[in-house]
Amino acid sequence: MKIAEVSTQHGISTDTLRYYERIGLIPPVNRSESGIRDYNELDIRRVEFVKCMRSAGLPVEVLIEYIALVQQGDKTIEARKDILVEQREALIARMEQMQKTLDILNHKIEVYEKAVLKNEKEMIPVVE
Amino acid sequence: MKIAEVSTQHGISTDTLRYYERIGLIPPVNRSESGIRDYNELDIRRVEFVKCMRSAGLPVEVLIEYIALVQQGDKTIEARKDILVEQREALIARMEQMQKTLDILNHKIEVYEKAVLKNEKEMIPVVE
DNA sequence: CCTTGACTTAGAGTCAACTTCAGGTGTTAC
DNA sequence: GTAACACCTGAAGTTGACTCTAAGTCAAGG
Repeated sequence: MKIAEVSTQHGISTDTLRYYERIGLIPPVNRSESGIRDYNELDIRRVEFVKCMRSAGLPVEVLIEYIALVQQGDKTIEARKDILVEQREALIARMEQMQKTLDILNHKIEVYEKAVLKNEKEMIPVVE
Repeated sequence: MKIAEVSTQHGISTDTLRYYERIGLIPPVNRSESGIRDYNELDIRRVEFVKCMRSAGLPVEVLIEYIALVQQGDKTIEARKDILVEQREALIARMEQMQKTLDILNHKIEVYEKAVLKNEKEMIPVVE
């Protein structure tokens, strides 16, 4: 599959795909004789994986390290697992913080809704 | 309360506190005769609010707009509510994406755990 | 009186993660 | 066969959100 197709199908710009390869976020993709990238199944799964991880905020640096370990074969399985466990913890922490923020937003929105109702009749000064 | 105290108590650098004020993320803080910032209760609640919202990824720009509306009084309550509702939607979307990523991480970690067990005896090539 | 240290400002610098550019080669449509 | 377009590379530019610097004011301690 050509880079342009991968780009449109997965919503990642060709620039970003090349960038990812350059920095080692995905291993080198096979090329045609004339040097044009040809993504295979595995390449695409890797792109998807990176996209997913990045969208959740895992740092590029960590993913590069992880991918490098993958390239080194089964002897790195424990190290890889450690990275994923660490990132999972960080992810859970971020989600918990976001949940707190969500609670506060919900509360504020509720207060505003009451304020609007009141204001319609009474114009009472309220919240922030 | 002095800026240094606010900084240590809330884990935000004095630079960042001044920066927030400069860009309008918190309204101007009262000053002593000699021009030194003196944070009152309300200022601190605002700092906490901004910290919380920022930690969940709400953009500075949006928060500036929100704070500006707060300064304009009760006539902006509906507009403020709209902003919060919009940001709530965005936050929920981010959290859902993160949950997906978490599921994948959990799955991968599980597979790795099995792989480690197997490898101890059989050295079977496995996952990625 | 002088130094230490907290504070002030405007503005420059940094960082992660892209994104765009300049300059060039290869491929396809008519 | 030539125009238009997709691709290549390395490097410079951009963005959001800080973070630091330079140059200066001011109050307190020795």
